[in-house]
Amino acid sequence: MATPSMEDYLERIYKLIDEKGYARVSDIAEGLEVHPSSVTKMIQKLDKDNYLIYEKYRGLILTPKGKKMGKRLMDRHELLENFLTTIGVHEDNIYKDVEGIEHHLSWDSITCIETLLEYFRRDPSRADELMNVRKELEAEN
Amino acid sequence: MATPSMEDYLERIYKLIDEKGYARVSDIAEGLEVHPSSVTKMIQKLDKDNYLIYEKYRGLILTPKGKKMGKRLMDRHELLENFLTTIGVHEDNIYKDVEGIEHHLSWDSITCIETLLEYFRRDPSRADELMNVRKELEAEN
DNA sequence: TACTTGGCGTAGCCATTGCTATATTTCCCC
DNA sequence: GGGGAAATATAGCAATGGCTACGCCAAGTA
Ligand SMILES: [Mn+2]
Ligand SMILES: [Mn+2]
Ligand SMILES: [Mn+2]
Ligand SMILES: [Mn+2]
Repeated sequence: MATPSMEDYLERIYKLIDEKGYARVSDIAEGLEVHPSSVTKMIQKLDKDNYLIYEKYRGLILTPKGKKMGKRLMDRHELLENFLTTIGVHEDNIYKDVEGIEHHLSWDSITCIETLLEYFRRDPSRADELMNVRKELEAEN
Repeated sequence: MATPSMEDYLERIYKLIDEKGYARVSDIAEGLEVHPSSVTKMIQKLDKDNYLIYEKYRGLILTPKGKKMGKRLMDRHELLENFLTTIGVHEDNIYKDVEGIEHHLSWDSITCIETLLEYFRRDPSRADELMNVRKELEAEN
């Protein structure tokens, strides 16, 4: 089982490869706001656990296991960002909150949040009504 | 700033005192599924950080700071359980998921989830419609 | 081809939070 | 009041995941 930190690295690596074609230690470090030495250490662990194949100083590629997991993690992250956006959380808080909670939700919960999002997508007036509730609650104080 | 673990202990202690009038090491340990020695250690840290006043072998009381925080933590936990219940997450998953995510949501997000819950409470047919979306999505597979 | 330099790797440290093993205290019962 | 069990405390270890300091590699330039 992957730890939260391992998930963060895998997600980042998947995204970098997806967008730029490769994932370098320094890019991973910058994205996760950690030092390069921390990245090296974690990459070695992810290699040991067969999420990727790593060649010192040269580069890395994701194994099928790593690709599958990486994609799931990226999708999960995006779903949760959409969710928080939909219920009206301020932009500035979204990324940090998602970074934290994404590792702690069962796939059951993820599916239910997906459904909730679809519920609001199918009829945009529902989101309007939600914002009305918000305004009423704010007016009470 | 309290760590996730510190929050778990504080929440538990607050709840025990709220329900039984006192919080003993063994009760805290049982509730959090950790060993008593871990509880002793954490209580000493919470004392040092002025969340509670601890007398070895005798007992503890929450400071005003600890009470205020404890109540907020308990309320937050309950809110999140209600939220997952409302969107249809299976009972068996709720406690564990909440235990994980509760420490990683900004108060902005918490407020928005509160609003969402109020939205569903005000018109129960909304929850019915959510369940209809769920059934439709399930039928697609 | 040799030097330089930026990127990367390693070693060793620290904080956190759990554990086990063992010591100490308290409390209850005789 | 004393003995023993249950509760609690302490010591020391381990895993995780950061960090700093420093050493190494290799791509590019002179
Ligand atoms: Mn994350
Ligand atoms: Mn993420
Ligand atoms: Mn928790
Ligand atoms: Mn909780």
